[in-house]
Amino acid sequence: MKLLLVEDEYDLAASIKRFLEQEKYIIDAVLNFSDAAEKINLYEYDCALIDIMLPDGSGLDLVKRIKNHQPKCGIVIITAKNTLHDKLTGLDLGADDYLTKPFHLAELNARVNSVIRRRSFNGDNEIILNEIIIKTQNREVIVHGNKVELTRREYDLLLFFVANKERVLTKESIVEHIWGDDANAFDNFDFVYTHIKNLRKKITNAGGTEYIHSIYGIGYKFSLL
Amino acid sequence: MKLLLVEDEYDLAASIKRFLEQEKYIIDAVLNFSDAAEKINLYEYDCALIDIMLPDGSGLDLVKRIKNHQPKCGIVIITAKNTLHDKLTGLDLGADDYLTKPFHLAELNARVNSVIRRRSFNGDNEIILNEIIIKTQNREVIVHGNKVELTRREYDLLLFFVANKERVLTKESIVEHIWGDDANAFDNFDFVYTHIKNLRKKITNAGGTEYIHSIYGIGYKFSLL
DNA sequence: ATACAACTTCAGGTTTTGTTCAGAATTTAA
DNA sequence: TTAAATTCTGAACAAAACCTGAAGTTGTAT
Repeated sequence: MKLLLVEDEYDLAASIKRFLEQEKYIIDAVLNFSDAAEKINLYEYDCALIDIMLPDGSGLDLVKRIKNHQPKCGIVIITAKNTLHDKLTGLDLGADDYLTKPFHLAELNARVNSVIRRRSFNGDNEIILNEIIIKTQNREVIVHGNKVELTRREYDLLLFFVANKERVLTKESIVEHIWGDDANAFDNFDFVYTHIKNLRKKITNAGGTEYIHSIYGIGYKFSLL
Repeated sequence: MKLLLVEDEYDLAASIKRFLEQEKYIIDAVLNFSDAAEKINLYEYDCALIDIMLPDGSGLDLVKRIKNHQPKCGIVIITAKNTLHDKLTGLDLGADDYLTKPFHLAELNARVNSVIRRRSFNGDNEIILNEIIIKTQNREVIVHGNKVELTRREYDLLLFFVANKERVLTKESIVEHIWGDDANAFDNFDFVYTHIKNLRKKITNAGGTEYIHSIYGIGYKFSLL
């Protein structure tokens, strides 16, 4: 799961980033409006955490922009002001939740979790694709009635595939989304082979057919057809 | 897809080149203004990555030159300065995006992808030519309703032909564009015959007519007429 | 501190694609 | 019409990409 954090207080941003990374989220953190706008153009996020008061613009405009560009992306507003007006404006624009400073990191985490749970895959927390059922609220995957135990990487892989089904994904874009900035640390992406292999095996062992197709020289495609 | 990289820091240039080559791009890398100007005169690029501060001139002049000579070429500016002024000047001159050092290679890659996506084929991700449909987002080619499985080289060939339809392309320019600098390693370009042959066969087998015309002594022309 | 699970690396084997090559077919020019 | 140049073709070989199981590392929970 990939999040965008827009927060101009550097120390706060850093500690949020650290905390949520511990919670296994991939975080892109930016300190201002323009960098945030750029990120929104370039990447897809599962949820955005946005401070309303930014040095070079209003977070509310970012909310609008995200709603337009990435309807699937959840939004949590962070604000120092406690006025009813601001909250309502934010929620009117399509934010899913809000949080007033100061807050506990654990609380932020809980909000993010619940927003993602509510939002992902149009509010459904159960994705059904042929014989595969994914219960996103507890990361449970059931194939042909058999529960499949997936590791974090395998589950993330499956979810990324499902979110982009019928589309060809390059190894690079997969790594980009699941491993985030850490991707640069690897000198090759061969390890993806292993995760793909393990995920495939678990699905077929549970009675599923082969959904993950290799596209030689390019990447993979998750297809139900 | 062929890119021009103009960056005077040798190590940075080398690592950018390595990374983008992994991403299946063909890169011509030069370290200064004059070499860049030469390349621009000689070859066509899909996108140029230009450092503004060069030892022997300003990257901004390169931007102008590219805009004049190769309107189809996308441009991403790289700059150490973080001033609004520089960015704006670059964008005013026709650059498509900018990036301030230091940056992550994955981010540069994302910019390049999005610039190329925006530029080529006016943002359409589906190209339709008579009975041929090319879905660029998943590299799928459909001829007469039949899906055609193309290898990487065949697909690149087709796309290059389509981007230059009704125009005569020499074998040299084809190799130049698809194989880039590696082309020098070959002692002849005969291998292109084989790829052309295979591509033709796959298209006609799927029910397409012969679009790729040989121009004896010159090269090929992809024509719908 | 230890044990266990998950992650990554690695070496090999398999499959697919890319390149070379030689001979046949075609085009051009004398 | 014939010779030279160019292009086409299929088959053989080389290279690249992918898959796999196992070994080594890291991380986590007890």
